[in-house]
Parts: sequence; C-alpha cells; structure tokens
Amino acid sequence: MAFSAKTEYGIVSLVELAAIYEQGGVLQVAEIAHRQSIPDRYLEQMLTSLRRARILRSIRGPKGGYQLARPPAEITIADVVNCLEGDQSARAAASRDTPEFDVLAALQEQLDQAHAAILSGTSLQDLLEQRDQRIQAQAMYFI
Amino acid sequence: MAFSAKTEYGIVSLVELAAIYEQGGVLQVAEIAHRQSIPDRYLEQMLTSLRRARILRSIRGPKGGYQLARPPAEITIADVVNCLEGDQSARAAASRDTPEFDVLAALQEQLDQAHAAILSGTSLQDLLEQRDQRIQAQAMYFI
DNA sequence: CCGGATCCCCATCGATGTAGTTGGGACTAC
DNA sequence: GTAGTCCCAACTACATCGATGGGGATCCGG
Repeated sequence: MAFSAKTEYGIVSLVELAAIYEQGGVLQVAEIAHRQSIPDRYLEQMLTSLRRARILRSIRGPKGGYQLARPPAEITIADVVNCLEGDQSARAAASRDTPEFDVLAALQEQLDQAHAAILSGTSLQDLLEQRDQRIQAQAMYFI
Repeated sequence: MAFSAKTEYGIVSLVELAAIYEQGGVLQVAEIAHRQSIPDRYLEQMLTSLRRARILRSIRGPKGGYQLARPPAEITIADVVNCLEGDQSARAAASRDTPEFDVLAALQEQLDQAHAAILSGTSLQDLLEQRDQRIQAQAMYFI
C-alpha cells in the first residue's frame, strides 16, 4: 500500500528535522526541499499542515525555519499520516446493506487495524535510527 | 485502507458464487448486480476480468451465467485483489535517492507484507463462512 | 526604521484515475 | 431464428493529486 506524495514528503522532512532536534536547530523549507528534490512551494503546504497539527513549530523571519514540536520518540508515523492523508474530510463508508458487503467491511477493518498497528508502533525516532544505520553502512563501503 | 469499487464488487460477487459452488449452479450478472445494488453493465467488466484470470468460468446463452472455476477454499482474496486492482500496469516506485526515502521505502515494504499476509491468508471459503454466521445471527433476532 | 529573508494563506491548474455508461457483437438453448 | 446471455471496447463525467503562483505577515540585521 502506497503513501501519497504528501505523506512521503512529510515523513522524510520530519526525519531530517528529527536528526537535528537534539541541537535545537532549525531547517528551512527551501533547504529540505533541495536536499530531497521536492518542489519547495509544494512542501510548504505539508509543513504548514504539520504545524497546524502541532507536530512542527515554525520560526519566521531571516534565520527562521521549522523544528519538531516535541521529541522524535513522541511522534508516531500514525500522527503524520493522519495529518497529511486524512485532511480532506471524512471518507463515507456507505457499504451496501447485504451480508456479503458486511463481511467485506469486516475484512477491511482487519486490514486497517494491521495498518494502524504498524504506523502507531513506529516513531520518528525509529526511522531516524534506521537512517543513521544506513548512513553508517554506506560509509563502510568507502573504507 | 480502502478497496476500490471494482474490488469490492468483485469480492461480494465471488462470495455469492461461492455459496452455490457445491450445487454447481450458476448466477447471472444481472441477478448478482440486482441483489447487491451494483450497476450491471459495470459489474460485467469485473466478472470478465475474473474470468480472464481463471477465477471464474462462464456459460453463454439462455440459462447461462458464472460460476467459480475452483473450490472457494482455493481462491484467496489476494488473487482477487491482484486481478482487479493490479490490472493497470506497474506502479513505479521511483523513490528519491536519499537515506530518508530509503527508510520510508522499508516502512512501506513492511506495510505491504502485513497487507499481503492478510489477503493471501483469507480465502473465499473464509468469507463465505463468516457470511453464513452473520445470516444465522440475523435469523436469531426474528425468533 | 528599512530591506530582505522567511513563513503564511488561498486560489488555480493540468494530468491522471475512477466509476459508470453505451453501443454493439458472438454464442447457445429452445 | 429468436431471445437470452455473455463478450469486447470505446467513451464520458467527475474527483483527486501533484504542483504552481500571487500576494501578505512577520522578524532580524544594519
């Protein structure tokens, strides 16, 4: 199951911000966008949504930028996905009223729960650690 | 995560057909469509796809219709979803080449596997049994 | 206090995909 | 040979997604 571009862009940006959370630094939209090859005016919208959801904090003016609103271990991917994917109102589950559609709905429920379990069991901290391991592994090749 | 209408319509139709598989009966497109409140000319397309994937068999002429090509226990929901959802060619996973996108891809892989495990672990037989239980339970209320 | 850097808000656009419709043709039981 | 059924393929309407654009608000450095 694929994430939308919105969600992907949001997650990678948050991982970048998680990496500098300890130092209390900030990153600007343009900088993240450039490093990740994302259209900057588009990324702006995602970061705005994340700010409104209290996942990010923003600082305006020169030397401004974004930073995480709380430690990476306390932000789950489920939070991010809910913010960026669920933004556009409620999806109506107008299942037809037959037993066949009912069992189908039960199956969908099962899928949703498995999905949710993974997403809320993964924090930005987890992704950050995986990222660092990858970077370490990559560095090995150059020795 | 939501199924497309195509997939939903296909699954409920197959559950109906599974219910009469033992007796070797057939159901016509129009009949299924009417019982499930699905546009019949649209449902036709799904059943055609399922026939081409060797999941259904069809019989033409008056008294014709569709029936399962093999026992319901040997048809998984994964088969059906692959047929109806994956029809339109390959989805390119052109992940950007940064460590952040890499860990994201790993997460997606994890989700896909959980998804696939459920879908290939559920057969039409399973759904049929759930449906019959529901119908039984419903009948209780009328006593 | 001014100028530039940066975030902020909202409208718009084009491409793609989804759900559904339509118009026929082929096969078969009677 | 006719009616009932499946078969094939094009077409449309609409929503969504990814992206772009025009201004505005805020803030720091000089």
